[in-house]
Amino acid sequence: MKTTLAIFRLIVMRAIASIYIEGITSNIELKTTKKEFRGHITLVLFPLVKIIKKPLKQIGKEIGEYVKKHLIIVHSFHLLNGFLNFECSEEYYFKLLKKISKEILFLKSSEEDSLMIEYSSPNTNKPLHLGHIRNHLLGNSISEIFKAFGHNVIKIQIINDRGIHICKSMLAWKKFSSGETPEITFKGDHLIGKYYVAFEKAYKKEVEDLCAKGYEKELAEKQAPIMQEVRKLLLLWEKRNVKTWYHWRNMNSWAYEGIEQTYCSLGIYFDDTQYESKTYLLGKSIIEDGLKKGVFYKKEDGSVWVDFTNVGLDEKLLLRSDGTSVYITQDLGTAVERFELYSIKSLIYIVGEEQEYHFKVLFLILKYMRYAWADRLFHLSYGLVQLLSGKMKSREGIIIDADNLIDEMHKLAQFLTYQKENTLGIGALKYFLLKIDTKKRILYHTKSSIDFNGNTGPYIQYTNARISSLYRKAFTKMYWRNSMIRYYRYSIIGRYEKYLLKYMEQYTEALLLAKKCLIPSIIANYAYNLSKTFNDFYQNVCIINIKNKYDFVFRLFLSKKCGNCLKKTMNLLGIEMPEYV
RNA sequence: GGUCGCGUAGCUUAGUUGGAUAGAGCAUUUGACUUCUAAUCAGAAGGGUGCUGGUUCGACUCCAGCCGUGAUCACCA
Repeated sequence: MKTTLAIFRLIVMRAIASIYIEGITSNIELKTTKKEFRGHITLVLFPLVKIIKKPLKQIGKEIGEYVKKHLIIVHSFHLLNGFLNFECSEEYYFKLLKKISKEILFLKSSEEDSLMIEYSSPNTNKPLHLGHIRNHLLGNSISEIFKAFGHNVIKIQIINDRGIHICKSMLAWKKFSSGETPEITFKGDHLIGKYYVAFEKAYKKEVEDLCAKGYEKELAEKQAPIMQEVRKLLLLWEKRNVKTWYHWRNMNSWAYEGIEQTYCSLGIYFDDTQYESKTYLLGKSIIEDGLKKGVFYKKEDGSVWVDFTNVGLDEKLLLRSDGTSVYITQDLGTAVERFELYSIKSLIYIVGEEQEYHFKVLFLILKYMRYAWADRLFHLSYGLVQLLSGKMKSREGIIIDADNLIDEMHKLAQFLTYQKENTLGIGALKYFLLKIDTKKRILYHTKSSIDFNGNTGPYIQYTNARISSLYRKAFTKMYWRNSMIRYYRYSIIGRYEKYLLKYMEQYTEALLLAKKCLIPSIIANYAYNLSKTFNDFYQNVCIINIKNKYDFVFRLFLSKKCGNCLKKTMNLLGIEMPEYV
């Protein structure tokens, strides 16, 4: 079924061909009429004046008349400031409502390609914070958007469970904890985070002491006893020392449990999980392959590099002189492995903007290596979440902790309502993070809490609860029966109903744009504007407290579909919509 | 210094193939709950889009140059 815009495009093309010249396609600018003007579809006439070379008013009148004559859904047209606005008939709106409920809200799932989306890379040495939440929500939402179009999406996370930072909290726990283990009141990830901070504190003190003894800062940082000790621990780990691994596994299990709980309260899950401890050695064979192909080169000390100076980038190290791998080595290996193991067509990485350069280089290397899928790799980069004081610093404990924030939102929501479920608090938090354009950074003001009024998640949730309430009440009305739905076409449609229908019609467009640009905020804004349009209608038009049964049925049916639409869009953001508020 | 983002009312922001009077929310202010959930609605006040040029019938949007701001350019991850 064609969209209204497509139908108009066709008829306008015919009009121009029949009245003026044939073959005009690119200068036909059609759009949905803005709310402040009368009409449903608008044709912008300026681009046509140039080609047709006749007065604007004449063109408008002639095209308008042709369209009105040949398109039955057009009721009238009028010309304003070079814009030709078409108004549609009542019959059209009845059909539109039917089309929305049967087609538009159910996207045709013609897309079947599989794709993988990587998001959330938690470290097992600290709890999650607000920055992670942004990552989770973006990843989850992008996944849901692709699913809505019928794609098979594999959500994957890779856990950073090894390395010097993990050893730091392990060592600090050994030294300072006297055997403390996670209790019900103190989550495992928080416990580990506490010792990570303790390590950094102790380390800082040692460095200061050494500096006081006359050491240069750089030397002091290397010589600090605790740092030397943690290096030894890392070596032990790499040699798979039994005791170290036992300790490592044990502490990681605390972290997993804690992180899992946070995921759960956010409604985040994954189809698959990778562990860096298992993938960190991948990629070395690719380096050899690249050397053979002459894409990489070896320096005298044995280190391997790739030279991108000819494309405006730098030289990049791929393998250390001692033969050990770096970050990008494993990423090369992981990417190749993913395309080998899963039958995916493309891969999207949801990672902060600070790694843009990394991914640029990564993708370029894979392209030079002639992997067929190299041009179907995407990095969705997003702006950092910052505090007024600057970046969050895990090692100093200056973070907005995810669990605390979720808890705070819950309390705030409970203060305002009496709901036990945390749908409103979580909804407010999720919407707060998702409504902002992906590439913009978010400044989090610790003093002002996240809003529940205006352009917020709860506003939209509230709108839906109102709609649910209408529907519940409708059944208590004497004359309401489900079979009455067919009467809706005898209603008289007012301007509020038309606004609503017009906006609902744009559902597919909003989703397509969000998918194309990988920007969930487009969906968030759509949901908000739809809510606003509905509330406008709700406050100005009686829906069920009316005598006319035709209007009653039409307005109720319209409200219901609007609720469906709201639910669908908000679910794409991972936000639940309660029936009661 | 090079590269890549961002800069729209006091604050948070929308404006995605260039198109009508730059659209919202918060805060400020006036009004609306014996009527379908007032976390709502109606209204007022508050921007001319960082600056300067250019292209165009038309620029927040494109181009150039500045200014401010952030990220990045490790044998760290």
